[in-house]
Amino acid sequence: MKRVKPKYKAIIEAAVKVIAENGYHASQVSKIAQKAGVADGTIYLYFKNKEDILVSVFEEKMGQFIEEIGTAIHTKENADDKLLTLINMHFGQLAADHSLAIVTQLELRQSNLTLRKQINNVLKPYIEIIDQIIVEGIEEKLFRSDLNIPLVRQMIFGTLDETVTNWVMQNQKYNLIELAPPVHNLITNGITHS
Amino acid sequence: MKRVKPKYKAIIEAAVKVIAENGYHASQVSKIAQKAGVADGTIYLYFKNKEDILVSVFEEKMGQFIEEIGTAIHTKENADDKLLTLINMHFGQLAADHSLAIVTQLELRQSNLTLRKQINNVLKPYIEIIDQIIVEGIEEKLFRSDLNIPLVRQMIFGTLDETVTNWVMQNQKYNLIELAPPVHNLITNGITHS
Amino acid sequence: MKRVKPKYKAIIEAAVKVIAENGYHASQVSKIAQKAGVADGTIYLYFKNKEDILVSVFEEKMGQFIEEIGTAIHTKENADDKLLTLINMHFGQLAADHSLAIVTQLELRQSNLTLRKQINNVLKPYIEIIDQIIVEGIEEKLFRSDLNIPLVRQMIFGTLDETVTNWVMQNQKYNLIELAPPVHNLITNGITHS
Amino acid sequence: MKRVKPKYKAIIEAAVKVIAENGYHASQVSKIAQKAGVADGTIYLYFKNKEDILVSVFEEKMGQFIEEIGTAIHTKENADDKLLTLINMHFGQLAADHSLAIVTQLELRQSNLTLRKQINNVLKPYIEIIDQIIVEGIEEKLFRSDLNIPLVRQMIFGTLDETVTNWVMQNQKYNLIELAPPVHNLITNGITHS
DNA sequence: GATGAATGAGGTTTCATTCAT
DNA sequence: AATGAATGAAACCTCATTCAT
Repeated sequence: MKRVKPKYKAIIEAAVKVIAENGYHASQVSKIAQKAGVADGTIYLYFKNKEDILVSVFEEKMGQFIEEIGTAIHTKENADDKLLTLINMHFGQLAADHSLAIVTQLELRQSNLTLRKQINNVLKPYIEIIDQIIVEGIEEKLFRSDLNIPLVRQMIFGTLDETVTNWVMQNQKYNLIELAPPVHNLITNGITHS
Repeated sequence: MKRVKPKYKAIIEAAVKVIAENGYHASQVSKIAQKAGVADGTIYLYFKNKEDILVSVFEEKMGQFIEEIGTAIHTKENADDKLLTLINMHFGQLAADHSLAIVTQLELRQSNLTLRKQINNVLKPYIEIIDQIIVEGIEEKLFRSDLNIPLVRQMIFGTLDETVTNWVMQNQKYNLIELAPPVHNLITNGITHS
Repeated sequence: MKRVKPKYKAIIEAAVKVIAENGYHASQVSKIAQKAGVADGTIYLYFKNKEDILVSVFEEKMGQFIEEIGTAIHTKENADDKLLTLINMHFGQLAADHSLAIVTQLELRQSNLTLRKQINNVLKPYIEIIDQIIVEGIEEKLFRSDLNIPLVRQMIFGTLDETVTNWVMQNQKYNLIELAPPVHNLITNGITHS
Repeated sequence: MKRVKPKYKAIIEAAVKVIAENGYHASQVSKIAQKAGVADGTIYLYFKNKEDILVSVFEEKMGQFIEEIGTAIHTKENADDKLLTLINMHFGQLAADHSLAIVTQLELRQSNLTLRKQINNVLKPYIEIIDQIIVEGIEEKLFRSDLNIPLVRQMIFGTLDETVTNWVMQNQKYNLIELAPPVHNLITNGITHS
């Protein structure tokens, strides 16, 4: 409904840009309004308050992010392929949108706990996708049957997240996508000599 | 050295408690001063500004944290033992000090980028310890020789960090230390059926 | 006349209800519009601005209030009867319409001076009625000939107003109308032992 | 305690002047601070919030106002003298401080209900003084024994208040104090021919 | 060294009013 | 006549930092 209104979209896009350019704490509502080409008050026709803008940014962007990943792995035949695809998509989408990468990896983490918990909620479907891959891998006997699923999920997510954050903090000066295969290899085979 | 002055220590300890109790954004300088039993102005005799308090908190606490880990792995004979010890120490120290765990995993991350970069600096010796273990493991032919060291380090750190953060966000309701062996196993062997 | 248009009346009635229910400062134009079942913009087809709504509320309601009093005293033979009737009507009409009592005694007084002066204008006919009764009473030799008419009028109006305001602020928990005879007695005879 | 601090007094005095000059709604905290010669933030060292300034203004000024009246009537021998003295003092003090008269009669009444109720609390001692005079007058057989005390008090207060308000709204262009004797006469003897 | 009273910049949100449809 | 989406001005309060004592 409200998602199709052009001003809603414009404000979301403006917020991402303003936060990426100015940093979380210097992103005043008036700055977002100006970038979106609307009056300050117009923001409040579409969002309850400033926090609602930020949650919505995350919902919109991560919703799409997760959906793309879900669609991509859908076509893959086995858990291992799916995992590689997920890593490729995770890195690929953030590498393709530098502003978004800065916002999700650095800026939005400066928010207070309330907001962070709402953000975690948005990530739940992603968690479920990862868990699903792990379960499937076990069923296919590709992955070990003794895996502690939440722990594996935390390893996978923690590794991807830390890898992307490092890349962003080093000003994205190397190719993130190329890291997908070695990361996948690490996760599947570990670091030990076989 | 300013470090031996009793008020310096008192302010550091007060800051940890205040942040753990009230959260990052509700931790005003005056609250820290009160908890430390000094006047607001006295803070500025020992610290350049508020950010300097927080960096110092991290330096003091993480300095000790890293030192303990360094000492512990020093006695271990091979890279694999060292890695397991590092994980045990990482989890063990944070599990032993709940306030510190909350402050490092949740609260201090709400700080701005400048502070976060300084915090990263404090972590450099930890990074080097991890890197050293990896190099050693390769030399000992325990770990694969084709490892991309920064990537492996990001996997290790990302996994540990994500695991601890999850534990804190779930109110530390399970035993973190027990997770050290399976986490170590995941890192070394990966998730694939051997 | 704009007064016969149904939406004009609807907006006036909505305003009284909204102010009585929400208080003066929480009575936004949009709330009045909603209660009246019209669009916000429609308000401005019938009223110059928000102040004009409030003045009109007072004009309509107090106009009728004053008219009723005027009619009632018209049939009375002497000034003393007229005064008692006026008090009875003053108390009676406000006791009969609780919303109106709240609005006139409490809420509309929170308005700014400009509005209050316009409201005073609306009260002029009431002032004249009171003055007329006093003059008549003097002519009839019922009232003393040395009376300072504006002062007497202020005593009468001040007494009635304060009495009603007290009754409203105590949540109208006693019978206001019963106070008419003793108030009349006080005004006519004073407090001194005769 | 805090009442002797010079800045506290300065802020109170500044608030009266600013409200009298600019009106209640145009009296921003920054304007009061400027007139008091302090920084905006200093206000909040002495007052909880803006409302607290206004309540304190009333407390300070009316506290003194009431105290002066109490002292003055203390020396009078009978209730009638006391009543005349009360009226003289009531009119006299407001006539002597035009800013205060504007603030109490016009501006402070624009405040919201919460504040108005706190203001009413401050007036309680005044109510009690009036009631005490009435009781005394009855005991001395100067006043009638059938008086409804709250009603008489409302008549007295309502009459005085309305008289002062009229005087303020007509820009204080006549002598208010001269009205004390005729007002006293009206209250004691009523308007009827004896 | 220690104090703590004083400073003052900075930003979210509301709501009366307009005007294109 | 009627709508309602859009406007944008305006102000309270917090809190890191200073400096006279």
